[in-house]
Amino acid sequence: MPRKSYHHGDLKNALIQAGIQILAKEGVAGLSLRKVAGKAGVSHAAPYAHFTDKQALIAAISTEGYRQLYERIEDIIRQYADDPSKQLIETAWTYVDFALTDPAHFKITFSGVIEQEKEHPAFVEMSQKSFEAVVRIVEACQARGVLEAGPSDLVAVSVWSLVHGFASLVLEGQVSHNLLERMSMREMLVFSLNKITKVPLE
Amino acid sequence: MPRKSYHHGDLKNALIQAGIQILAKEGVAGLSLRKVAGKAGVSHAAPYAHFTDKQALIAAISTEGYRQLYERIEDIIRQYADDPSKQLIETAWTYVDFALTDPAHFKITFSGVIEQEKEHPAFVEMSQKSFEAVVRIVEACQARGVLEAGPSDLVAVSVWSLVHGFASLVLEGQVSHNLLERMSMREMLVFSLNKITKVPLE
DNA sequence: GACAACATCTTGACGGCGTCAAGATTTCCG
DNA sequence: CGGAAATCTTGACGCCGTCAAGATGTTGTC
Repeated sequence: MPRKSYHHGDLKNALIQAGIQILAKEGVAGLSLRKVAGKAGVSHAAPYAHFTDKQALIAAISTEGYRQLYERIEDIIRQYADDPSKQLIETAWTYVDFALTDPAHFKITFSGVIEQEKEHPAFVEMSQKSFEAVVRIVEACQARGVLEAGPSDLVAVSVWSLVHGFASLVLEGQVSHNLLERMSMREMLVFSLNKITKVPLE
Repeated sequence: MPRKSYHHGDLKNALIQAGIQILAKEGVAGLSLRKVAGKAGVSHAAPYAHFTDKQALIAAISTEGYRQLYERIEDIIRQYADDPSKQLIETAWTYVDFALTDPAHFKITFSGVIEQEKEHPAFVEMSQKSFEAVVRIVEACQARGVLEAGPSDLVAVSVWSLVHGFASLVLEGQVSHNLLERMSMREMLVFSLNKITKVPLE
C-alpha cells in the first residue's frame, strides 16, 4: 500500500500498529525498528522523526497495550456496575486472556521489557490509571464483603500480583500439562482468586 | 586475566558466569555473545563450541538462576523442617530477594526472556524441580492446617503466582512510592501471603 | 502569494551484533 | 605415535540501532 504524498500523515500511529502486528507474528525478538518502518512503508530512519530511539517505540507500544487493557476494565466496571465480584473475575480474566491472545504484546507491555520506564510519562500514566481502576474494584468488593477490609491499594497489590503472576506462569508454560487436563485456565484463575476472597466467586 | 594454554579448560561455565556478571552490570539489553566471549578472554565465535546459539547461552544462564533458587529452597526446607509456615514465608521471600538483588538475572530466568523453552531440557528440569519443592511445602502446610486442603499442585500454582507476580510488580516499579513509605517489601509480601493461608503467618 | 521556518522523510554511513565457514591448535585415544 | 575429535581463531555476511546531511512537503507571516 504505497502512500500518495511524501508525508505519511499519521506515521506515528502507523508505526505503533505495525509494531503490534510484527509482535503477533514474530514475537519480541523479531521486533526491529527497520522492519516496523518497512511495514509502514517508510525508509529505515523515518521513525526517528517520531521516536527518539527504539525504547521510545517500545514504550508507545506498551502504552497502547495498557490503554487497551484499561478500556476493557472500564467496560467491565460499567457492565457489572452492581456486581463487584463479577468485576473482579472478569477483569482478572481479561488480563489473562490478553496474555493468551497476544503473548508478545503482553510481554512487552507487562513483563518489564521496557527499561527506565520513568522516562516515558505516558506509559507511567496509563499503568497508574489501570492500577487505580483495580483499586476501585477492590473497594467495591470490600464494601460488599467480598474482600476483607484493609488499605485498598495494598489489597489491590495482592490481587494484581496474583493475576499477573498467573498470566506469567501460563505464558512460560510453567502450568503443567497434567493440571491443564483436569481444569480450564479460567477455572484455575477462579480457584486462585477464591483463595483471597471472603466469599466464593461464581 | 590471560589464559596460559590455547584451550580454556572450562569455557562453558566461564561463559555462563561472565554472562551473569554482564547482566548485573548492564542489564538484559547489554548481554551479547561477543561481550561474554570477550569477558571470558576468548574470540567472538568461541562460544559456538559450547552453545548452538545465543538462546542456548541464555537458557544456560536461566538454568543456573533456577538452580540457585532451588538450592536456597532446599536449604530453607531443611532449616525449618518442622515449621511449614516458615518454609512458605522464607521461600517466598528468597524469591523476591532474588528479584531485588539481581534484577536482570531474575528477569532472564523467570520472566520469559527465553523462547521455546521446550528445546532446553536442563532448564525445564530445573524449573520442574523447583516447582515440586514448592508443592512439597504446600503439602506440609496443608498437613498442619496452614493452607486449605485441595490438590497440592493447584494450590502451589496459586502460591507461586502470587509470589512471582509480586516480585514482577516490584521490579517494574508498579508498587507505588506511597505504599513503600508505609511498609516494607517483606511486610507487603507477608500481607499478601496471609490472604491465602488459613492461619496468619509470622 | 512569496518565502522563511519547520516538520517530515530519504539516503548513506558507522560500529556492534549473531552466525557461519575455513583453518589453526590442542587434546584424546587406539 | 598418529589420526580423529574437540576447541578456539580469523574473517566474512547481512541485519541492526543510530546519526548526519540533505531532499521534500507544510505552515505561518508579511
